[in-house]
Amino acid sequence: MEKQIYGFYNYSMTDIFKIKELASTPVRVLVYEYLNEHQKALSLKYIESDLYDLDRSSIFRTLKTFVDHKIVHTIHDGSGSVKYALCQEGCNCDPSDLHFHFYCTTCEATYCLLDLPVPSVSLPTGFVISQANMVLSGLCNNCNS
Amino acid sequence: MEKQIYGFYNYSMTDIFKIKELASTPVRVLVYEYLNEHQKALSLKYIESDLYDLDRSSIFRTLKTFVDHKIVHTIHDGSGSVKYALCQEGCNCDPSDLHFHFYCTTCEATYCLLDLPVPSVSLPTGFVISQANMVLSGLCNNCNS
DNA sequence: AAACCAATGCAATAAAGTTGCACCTAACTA
DNA sequence: TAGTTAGGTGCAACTTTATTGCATTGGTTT
Ligand SMILES: [Mn+2]
Ligand SMILES: [Mn+2]
Ligand SMILES: [Zn+2]
Ligand SMILES: [Zn+2]
Repeated sequence: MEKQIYGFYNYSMTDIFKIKELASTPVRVLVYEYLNEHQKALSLKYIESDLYDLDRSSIFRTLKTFVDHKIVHTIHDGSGSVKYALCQEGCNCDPSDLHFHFYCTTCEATYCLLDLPVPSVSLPTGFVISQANMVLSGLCNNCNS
Repeated sequence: MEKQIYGFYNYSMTDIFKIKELASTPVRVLVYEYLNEHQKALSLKYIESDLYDLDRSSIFRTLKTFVDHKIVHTIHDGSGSVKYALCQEGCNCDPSDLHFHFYCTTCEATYCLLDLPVPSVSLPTGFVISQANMVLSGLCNNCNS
């Protein structure tokens, strides 16, 4: 149980919290495990509806904390609500760590396209990049038939 | 006046409305000219604050109509509000027509990087792309000094 | 045990987006 | 031309999402 392998990481959840210098708390454990089970980018509303015994603001602040500690990254897919997904091992949330996402306009799922890294682009003079939000949208494989 | 060259187009605004099969109305004219003057992606709130004699919902519906008629495209830059920018001549709002954007986290301006087209990526089997929202963020040339 | 501090739940609020409806206006019809 | 119609606009209400204040809880430190 304690040594179970979690998500994208070769570490247990407990180890990850230690590495990211974050106290392990009931809400954090539940939210982390929930994200880990789904392996997709999920909205606060979606998480809240499943973890209904937790308060929305607690989940919200937990996600914010996860973002601050680079345990999850956010995706703005145009659906109207922010999606959250677990980072991969070694992710520092720099553009070079990030990847494209795919938003299905039918089932509204948002996927991390882990094997599609953000390309390094040459920006106009004076522009300095620190973040990236790459979203393709259309039909996912489940909805395309 | 009537023959003035507007924005990205080699056509007058009146011509564009005809091409896009859209009636020319007072609000549409003002919103179009406003977007055209700024050559940037702007939020509803921002437009509203300048065109203060127009109603928010009228501007909102006008922008929606412009999007439907492919006169403007939307950008979700993570700022919390949708940005709108004029399309270029010949734009059909397909991914191949679209380009990267840059959101400055300091001045909150969103730029169309017209010379950075969306690359064609190979998606997993079964995924069909229809839209793209590419946003880099950081410091713009004005704020970087 | 007392003090402390972060986490949590609850409730209120802010911010953005959206809609119903009445009125207006300009184009069309008779 | 007068009447009719359809779409555009303004106003106000409302929905959804995001965010914050504050009191309470619960574990850790002194
Ligand atoms: Mn991702
Ligand atoms: Mn653009
Ligand atoms: Zn789908
Ligand atoms: Zn700037």
